[in-house]
Amino acid sequence: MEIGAAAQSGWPDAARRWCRTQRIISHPSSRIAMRSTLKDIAQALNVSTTTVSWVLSGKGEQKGISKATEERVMKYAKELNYQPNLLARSLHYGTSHTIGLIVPSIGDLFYSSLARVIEQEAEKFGYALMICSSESDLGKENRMVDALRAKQVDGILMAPTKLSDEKIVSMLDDKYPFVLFDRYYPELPTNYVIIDNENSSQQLVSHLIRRGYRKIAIITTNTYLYTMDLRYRGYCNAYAAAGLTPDPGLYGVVEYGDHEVELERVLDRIFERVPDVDAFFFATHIFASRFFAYCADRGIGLDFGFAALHEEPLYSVLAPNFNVATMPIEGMGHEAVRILLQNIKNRSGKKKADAPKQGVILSCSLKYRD
Amino acid sequence: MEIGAAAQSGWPDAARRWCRTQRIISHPSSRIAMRSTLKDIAQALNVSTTTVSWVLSGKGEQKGISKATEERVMKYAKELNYQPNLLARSLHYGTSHTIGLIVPSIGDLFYSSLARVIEQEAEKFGYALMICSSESDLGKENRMVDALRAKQVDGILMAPTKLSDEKIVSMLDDKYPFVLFDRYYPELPTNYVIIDNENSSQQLVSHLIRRGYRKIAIITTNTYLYTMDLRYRGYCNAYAAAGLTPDPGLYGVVEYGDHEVELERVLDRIFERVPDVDAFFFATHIFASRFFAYCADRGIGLDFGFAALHEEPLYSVLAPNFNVATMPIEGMGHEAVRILLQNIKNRSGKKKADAPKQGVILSCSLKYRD
DNA sequence: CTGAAAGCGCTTACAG
DNA sequence: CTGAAAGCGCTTACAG
Repeated sequence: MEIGAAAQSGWPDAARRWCRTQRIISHPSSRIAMRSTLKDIAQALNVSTTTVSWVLSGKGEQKGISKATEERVMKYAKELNYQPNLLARSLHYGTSHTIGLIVPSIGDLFYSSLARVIEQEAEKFGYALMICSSESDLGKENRMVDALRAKQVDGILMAPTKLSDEKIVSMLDDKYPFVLFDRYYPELPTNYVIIDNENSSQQLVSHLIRRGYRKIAIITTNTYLYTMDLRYRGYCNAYAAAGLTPDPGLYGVVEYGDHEVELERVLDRIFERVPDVDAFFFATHIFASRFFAYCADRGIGLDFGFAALHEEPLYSVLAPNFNVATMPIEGMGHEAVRILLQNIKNRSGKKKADAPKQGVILSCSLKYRD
Repeated sequence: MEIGAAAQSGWPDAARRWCRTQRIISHPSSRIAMRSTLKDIAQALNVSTTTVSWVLSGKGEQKGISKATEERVMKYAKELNYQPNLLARSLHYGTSHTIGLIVPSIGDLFYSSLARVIEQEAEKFGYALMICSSESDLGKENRMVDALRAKQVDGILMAPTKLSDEKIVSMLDDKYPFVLFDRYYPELPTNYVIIDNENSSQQLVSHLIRRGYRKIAIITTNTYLYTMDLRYRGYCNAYAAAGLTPDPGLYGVVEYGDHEVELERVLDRIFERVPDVDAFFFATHIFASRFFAYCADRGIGLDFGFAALHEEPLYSVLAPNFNVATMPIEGMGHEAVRILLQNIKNRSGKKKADAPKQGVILSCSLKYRD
């Protein structure tokens, strides 16, 4: 469906303005409208680009440009609505004032909330964001790191898939500024911002135990992630601290692949092996939603104890007793950006020695609703 | 907390590799590690940058570079892990192979899902994404448009706040490629991709009426958005088609500001003015979540008819009778990218005439669960 | 008070 | 078969 000519003809003044503010230049095999450049202004005003550049960057006075020239330039630039080409500027300075963000899945509310915080934080310091979603695909993730670096972003924030450390090592080798968050490589000297996975998990599970639950299932995934391992440890610690041992049948791993189907299988097995399971601990929020759907489908009531790391909007409505360790999203975003910018600054500073790497572990805030 | 020296000392080989692949150059007041350039390779191999550039861009054969030289260059480039500086390339070609995306709120699952689709779609064509979240702030949105253009993105996709059309008009003036989605300016000749707001709304409400509901509240917001207006019209059409008139007390507008508090006030008023309200139509999904929380807080049962444009994961679990018009997220992302890229191509093509603007209206898929 | 020149890292038309 | 040169749009040290 196309808008007819009638709809387009209503903009004579827009068209008129266009003629004033644009120039038609000849370019590789084409004629396209380009925004005006320093050179255009300089030529039109019969001054040098140097002068224009100085005026427009506010160094007019300092460089001793006459008030008259300054005003002519300012006025004309405003008229043209001149905007500097930041690509050219970046090329000169060797810094793009852009940072890259790579998350496993921008469609996940956790990561998109984080992206939101990070964007606001970055904007505060004059940095733009290039966001990439790796969709938990290592190949994609690797390509994204390369693409971001080739596009000369000043640094990268990333929650890695952790399926390989090749790119991480190469960024370390290059002393390229980057900060890992949510997940990290405990054996590599990188900057990172994570949460207190083990402790939060232990607190949650201990709380369930205190409340009298004894058959607490743990639903986890991607066990090669150190993050997940820590959460499992927290679960075990809680049992150990209570002098109890969890039934092995309560351990449910949703293997990578089709989560939806896999989770069902895992839950089926748990209900079969431990029919009197009385509580669920979700090592990651993504399974809680599916769990509710699972129960609704099968007409299973929600009279269990619940706990999870992170929650999404409706959990507590569905299960008012839902205990949760809330991820410090603000804090994570804030810290990650802070550390990255600090590293970027250090890099262009005079320091010869490496800046020491920073690892930040943030606490979740626990909400006991049980 | 900082990682001790011990942790860092484990990377002698990484360090060694670093020496080979990096160069230390002097730069404005600093010494920083830079990636290698064409020039580095050329100098090291005693050939011209021209030669290196041709080899590395695969034009070696065509330009008649000797096999021997070609191999030397290839080998050395690989050794250095040479990556071209895309900023420089962009400056030359006048195209950055990057597109900008501006959404009102990247923390909203609807927009983040859309962002995900758009990113994947863009990547397919070799385009990277710069994502910006305007947080429904016009000033921010305007700054974002300027920043993206200054950074020379090849085009912009945006769901505008619609609080002003200034930037839109200026992009039109400049013949700058952009596509609006989700929201648009019916009076401006822009490209856009939206959904069939009026029809979908009408279908949903008609369905509720067919099911016997007569006092259907509509919860809406930002009524200055044409999108929202259309949804309201759909609601009215449904009533009219059934030969009925809705009680004015059923019309609830959540004014901009603190949604959470505002919604409560609006709901309170509806329940007060129309105590026998029997169904709810949410003109946007964002209110449905809050509605559930509201009812939970007050112990109000969920025995209403429900319908909404778009849904989030747990709605149908909470209210199995939740009727919904599912947004065609894949389609919107796909179409928006397609149109934008087409416009970008047209722009750099030889065409003198404007490409006609494209408006696409996609249908929602209706799920009646009642 | 102002400008010519060199440089950032690429690409490519032109010359040999 | 290969290279010197100009240009993309900026910035800035240097010269006058």
